[in-house]
Amino acid sequence: MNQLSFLDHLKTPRTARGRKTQAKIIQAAEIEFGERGYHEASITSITQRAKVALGTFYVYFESKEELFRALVIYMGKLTRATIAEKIGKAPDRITAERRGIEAFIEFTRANKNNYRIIGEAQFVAEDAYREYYRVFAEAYRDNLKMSAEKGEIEAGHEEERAWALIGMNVFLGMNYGLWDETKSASEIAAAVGDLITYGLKGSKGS
Amino acid sequence: MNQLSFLDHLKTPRTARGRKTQAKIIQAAEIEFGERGYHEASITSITQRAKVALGTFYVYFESKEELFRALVIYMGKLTRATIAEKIGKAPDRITAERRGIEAFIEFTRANKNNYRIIGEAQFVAEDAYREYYRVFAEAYRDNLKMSAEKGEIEAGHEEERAWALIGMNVFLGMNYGLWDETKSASEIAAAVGDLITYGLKGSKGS
Amino acid sequence: MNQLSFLDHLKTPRTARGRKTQAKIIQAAEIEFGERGYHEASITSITQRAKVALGTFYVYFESKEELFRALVIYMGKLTRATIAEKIGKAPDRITAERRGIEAFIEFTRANKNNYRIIGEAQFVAEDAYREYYRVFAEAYRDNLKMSAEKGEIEAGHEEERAWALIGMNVFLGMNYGLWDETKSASEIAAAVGDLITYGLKGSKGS
Amino acid sequence: MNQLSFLDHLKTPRTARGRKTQAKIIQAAEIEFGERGYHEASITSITQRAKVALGTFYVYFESKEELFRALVIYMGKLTRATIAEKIGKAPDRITAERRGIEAFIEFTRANKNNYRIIGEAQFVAEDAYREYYRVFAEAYRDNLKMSAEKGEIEAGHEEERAWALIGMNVFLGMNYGLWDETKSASEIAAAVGDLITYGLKGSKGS
DNA sequence: AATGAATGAGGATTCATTCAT
DNA sequence: AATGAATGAATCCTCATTCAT
Repeated sequence: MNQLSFLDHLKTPRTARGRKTQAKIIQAAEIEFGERGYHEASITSITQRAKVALGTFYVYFESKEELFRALVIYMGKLTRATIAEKIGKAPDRITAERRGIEAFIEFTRANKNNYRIIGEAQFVAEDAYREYYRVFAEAYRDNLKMSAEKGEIEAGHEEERAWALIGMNVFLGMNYGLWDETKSASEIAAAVGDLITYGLKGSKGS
Repeated sequence: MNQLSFLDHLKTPRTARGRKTQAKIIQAAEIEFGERGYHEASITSITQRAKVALGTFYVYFESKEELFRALVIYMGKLTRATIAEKIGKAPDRITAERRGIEAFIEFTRANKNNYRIIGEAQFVAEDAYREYYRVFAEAYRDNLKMSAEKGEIEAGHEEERAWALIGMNVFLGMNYGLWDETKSASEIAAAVGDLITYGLKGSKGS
Repeated sequence: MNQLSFLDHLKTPRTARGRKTQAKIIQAAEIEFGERGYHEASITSITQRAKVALGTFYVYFESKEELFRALVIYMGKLTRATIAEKIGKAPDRITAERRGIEAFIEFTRANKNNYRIIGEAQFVAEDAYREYYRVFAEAYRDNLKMSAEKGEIEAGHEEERAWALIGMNVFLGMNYGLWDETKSASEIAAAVGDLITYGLKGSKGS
Repeated sequence: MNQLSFLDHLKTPRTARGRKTQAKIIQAAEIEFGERGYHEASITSITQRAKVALGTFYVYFESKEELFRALVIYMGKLTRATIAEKIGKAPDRITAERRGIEAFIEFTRANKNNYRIIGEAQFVAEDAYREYYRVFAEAYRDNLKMSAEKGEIEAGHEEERAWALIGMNVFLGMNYGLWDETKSASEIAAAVGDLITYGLKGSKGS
């Protein structure tokens, strides 16, 4: 998840000084967008946070929207990477799901700006938002398939299940990551783990 | 779910003509906010859609934001009522869940403006957004508790499960209601019903 | 100083009910203009204070400005009448001046709304403002002439002296009537009485 | 009384071009506020007079009111400086008073916009208005005290006398400076000089 | 590369006044 | 006489973007 991948679609500074300036602006923008939201955020404020002149912004970015888009794409990668790393080599799918939820809630708590930026993308850069979840869902689906092949879980409807499970993660992250921090992430993961594994019927059910 | 409850916090017109005008503006606003989003929406455009003068807007609404908030509150009621009606007297929780998902996807498809308005509320009227989901989650939790008492499902962690299940519904609604309409709502509900009932392990257990 | 003279230039209601309504609006306007100033004052607010419908205003008044003008004229009369009465039959000019200052400060303290309305007239209804002070100055001048004829004071330059003395009164009223109420009106009158009578040189001067 | 002191609370342009632009706006505003009054004045009109774009106004000023306030403060300084210079090293208090009146009337005639701006400040920026006269009154009072110590005038009640004399100046300036220009400033000063020096009783006493 | 001055379209909101009932 | 709904011109202010240096 190096800086380069982040800058893919952006103007490329030719000097070290330029790269540094660009990076300062990006960091400032992440905070500004996260704290104030896309529409309240202003280029003037971003450049002030970055301690550069207003005009400098347009040396490195086409427009406010372009920067926002780049940020969304970057944060998608960051989120997936962080979750993936946390899940790591889970012994099985069930464990992976629990760790995933835990990681998601923790990540949300630690990256509230990230959460807001992704959320707003839905209305500001819809294509980037869809792409963000499309990639997520695809990876999830593939993981489910692999687990099914291993016989760890029942096979079938992997795509729908992927979307359902992503929704679970996101909403648990929203509620317990942003709004209600009284419970630990692992508590939540434990509480919901059973639902994921055995459904509402529970482990003794059937 | 009558008009009156919608107008609770708004100025109450004293004449039939006034009520009609206010209603016209509200309908126009729903379309405008839904199609263009909160920030792109303009009062001028709303009043033009409603075929009233610009100033008329401010006869009935304090501000753009007040109207938006009122719309969010109204839509919360509308959504819950619609889903609840659709679920109706489901014989058991499992059936209720399936019907719920089906209803949610269909409702999203039929009310895309509604979806966008609620979604944007997260960034424009956060308190109204939280309230929207808080009420939802509370009702869901209570339903789960009742079902558990009846022995239909396993007891425990009803709050966490409620949030998880809402997330599932919302994301299935988003993906299959807005982005991918190739499958029918009942297909999706059937596909995911097993997950909800028996978890990833499936009905045959492991 | 009856109501009729106040209403001279206004629409005349035909019924007792009408007269009452008009009076209610006038009273409300006096408070509104006094507290909020001409520009902040709104017809809507005036009619709300008067507990009549917005449209009723225009049954009795041509415009916001007309009402304001009428109020200025009325208050001019009221002020002069009050001061004149207070001065009453002063034994001589010097006593009259002291009583005048005392009365002016007291009147200003008791009628702060009046003060603001007159003051703003300078910029909103300049002609009414000039007329207000023209009448004042003329009366003052005549009084000085009469006193000079009686030998109570030196003759000459009565017009200029009138304006100078009015200015004294107004500024003493402004400072000690509105801004600094720590001293009594009679204290101020006593403090300045010597200046008026004997000038800066004082009574022992030469 | 350089430009800098005027700009104390305002944004300081970093380039010569910026300073020039800001100055153009200030000059245009002085005329606009003076001719049309605070409420009738519009930013659009000010920027048109200054031949700059509308948005340029907000590069240099926070708001319409901030500029107005700055103008009031500046004009206070300007007025005091002008009067003080005119009085110069008057041989004694009595001469100083006459020269002061003359200067005040002439200044009012030559700066009608100034007069209106200060006057309206009473209702638009009351604190700035009070400060304007507070400083004036304090200086006046100190001058009277010094003169009293020198034995030129009677001692006592300097504060009240200061306010009284300011009122005289202002009203003579208003009437003979703005409304009735048939007499010269020195004529007025001469006519009223006796009143200030010896009071209504006149120089021959009674 | 960096700056900061300048732009102007755009939008929310206010409010005196009119009018039909 | 009284009402209150409807109007729309007017105005302040914001801010992404451009440009000359």
